[in-house]
Amino acid sequence: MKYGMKDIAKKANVSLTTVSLVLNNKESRISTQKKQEIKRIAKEMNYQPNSAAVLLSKQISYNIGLIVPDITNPFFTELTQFINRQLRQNGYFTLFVDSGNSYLGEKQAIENMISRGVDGILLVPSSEFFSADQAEVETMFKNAGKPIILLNASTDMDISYVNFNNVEGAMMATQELIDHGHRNIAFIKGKDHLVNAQERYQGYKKGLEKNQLPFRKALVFEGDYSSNSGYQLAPQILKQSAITAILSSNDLMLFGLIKWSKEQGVDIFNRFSMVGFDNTPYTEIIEVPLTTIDQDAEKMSEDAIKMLLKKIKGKHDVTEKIIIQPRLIRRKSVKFI
Amino acid sequence: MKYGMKDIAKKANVSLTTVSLVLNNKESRISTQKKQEIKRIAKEMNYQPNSAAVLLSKQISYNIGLIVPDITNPFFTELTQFINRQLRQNGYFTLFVDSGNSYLGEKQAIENMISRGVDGILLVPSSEFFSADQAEVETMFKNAGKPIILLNASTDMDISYVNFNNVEGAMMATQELIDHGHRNIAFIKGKDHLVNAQERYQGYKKGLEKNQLPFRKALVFEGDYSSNSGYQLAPQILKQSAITAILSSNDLMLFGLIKWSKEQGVDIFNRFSMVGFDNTPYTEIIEVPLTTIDQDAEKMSEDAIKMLLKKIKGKHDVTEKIIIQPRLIRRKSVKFI
DNA sequence: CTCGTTTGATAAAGCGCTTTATCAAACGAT
DNA sequence: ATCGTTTGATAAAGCGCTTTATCAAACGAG
Repeated sequence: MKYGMKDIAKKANVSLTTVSLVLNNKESRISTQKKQEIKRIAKEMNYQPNSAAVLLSKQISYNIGLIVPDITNPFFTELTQFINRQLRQNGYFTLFVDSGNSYLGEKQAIENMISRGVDGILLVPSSEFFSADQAEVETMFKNAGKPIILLNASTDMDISYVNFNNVEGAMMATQELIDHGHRNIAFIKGKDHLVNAQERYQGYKKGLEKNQLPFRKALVFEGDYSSNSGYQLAPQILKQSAITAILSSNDLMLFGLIKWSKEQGVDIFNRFSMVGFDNTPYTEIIEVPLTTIDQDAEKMSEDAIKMLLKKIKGKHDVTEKIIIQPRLIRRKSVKFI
Repeated sequence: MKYGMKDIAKKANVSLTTVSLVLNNKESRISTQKKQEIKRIAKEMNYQPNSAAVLLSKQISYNIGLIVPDITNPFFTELTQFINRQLRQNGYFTLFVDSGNSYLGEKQAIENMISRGVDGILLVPSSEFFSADQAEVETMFKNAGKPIILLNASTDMDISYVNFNNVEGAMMATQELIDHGHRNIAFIKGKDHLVNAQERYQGYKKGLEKNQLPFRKALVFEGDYSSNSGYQLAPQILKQSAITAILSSNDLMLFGLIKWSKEQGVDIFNRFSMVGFDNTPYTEIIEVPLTTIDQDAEKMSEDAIKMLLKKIKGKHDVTEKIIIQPRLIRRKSVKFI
């Protein structure tokens, strides 16, 4: 029922070695006849190599670990799908972990994955990741002994990553709002330890500055990227009557805001122009489709995988840093004032 | 940097065997002193067992395969998150594959996972799964040699599963619409090979029947559970002016319908009462929150995991079938006629 | 005809861990 | 003092595959 190389060898009247050599296309010095015979038998028996044994002797598992903070966040969902698909196209399998947005979860996941023999790890770091002790993180990465690269994050540490140009994205969004006559633009930021959140915040400020508009602390609100945090923030934002537009660090928080408004019966789309971040699916189906900054998840996963496989295969061990340019998707949520 | 048992043995001046025995809490006949010493050293060296070696000798990997048709479908996303979390709480890891909603993808995933030594597989079958040759499926499951159970699907085959009571769910939804005075209720069904789709269709019919309402073929439309198929169906549905309510086999197709209406400028919420299926997140944030049938993904994953682990651990090899009761979530999309 | 070389195939060691059978020493009972 | 037991620890085989060193036979050149 479950056949191994030994069974094939027996059936073909050759040695174990020969079978292994043939199935791995390793030695040319075996008669073509036997080669074909062996391959035929292997197919016939539906032979599947025992990966544990292969891993043990070759130290290659063709497994890649993927860690995301929260699979439920549509941006990560999409990213996961791309990564899974592209990895499979390259002959790799995905060992998946949702870290629950915690550094502990990430740490355990990494250790576990390494012990399970993954060939490399793609890590989409949680917001806690960057508040962890930097030295500890670096030793953890070194000790892993396998390449680990960061997605959707930047760092000064000696670690490769691919990230979006967040300040550029936030600037574009801010500009769009300003171009429509808005002057009192609220900003919903994420937590500071998330570098991406900082960068978007910075982009917002830069956007104002570029247009000689004053930056006012009172117009910035802090959430944690969850829909729920947007929900919590809603009353405070609504209270400030000067605000005519909102730029949010991601779509999700805007969703929370919309939900709250719906419950309270306030017509939020009429009151504010809004732009989000991430081009989440569903931003198309809400009451008025959301203008948003698109982060090309497919490109990110392509670049990241290419980078990782290069590290795995070659001894190409320089640390690389790739920045992807975001783009503005204009829909209906931005109006002239 | 990367230590193995041999290193521990050397440092503790004992044999490899002793170390293994101690770290697995296998033999009581070793002095407590040495036990503590060995454990201390192991911790100190941050010893992580090489899973490939463990798997090879114990034939247990603590890996569970999870296959879903499309991680992008919010119901599966949520399910995946629960499964991942609960599996980890039980000391297991998730080998994840998005089958791309194809039988081929599922088949390859299963073979691959088995060859990678998973202890069992949780399969959320694609719509193609049930149109595959039944005998082939059954041999594939037998040959796997590891327990495989189905989620979110039922079957007459000799395979364990946990599913929702779809006919009940659809009946409840239909009743809700009827109770609000609707008589011309459109139904958006899924493809017939998906048993769940059939069951929901059946529930819709039963609901009508129970209220002595005529069933009319002209009011049923067929999609494929994707948001896009709802989008495609929209014009046909809108054309039939008699329709006052829509029951959809899932939320997603309703989303597609809503998107189309938005683009065409038709006020769909005013025109129809609607109820969906799945209680997807985001059904709360659309223009008018959707009344929907909730499928408890958390309970499903709990039951499935419990079932699977039982099979893995004990030789508990009867096939079990669990049906979970759905419930109606009343929101704003159903009005009196 | 002999010897170096090529061709075809295999034996054996190793990957890191588990587990069983075995061994040595200490102990207790007669 | 002797022998069966218990206690503490280890040697060795095995898991399924890869890979290197080795071997035997056939071949070709001088």
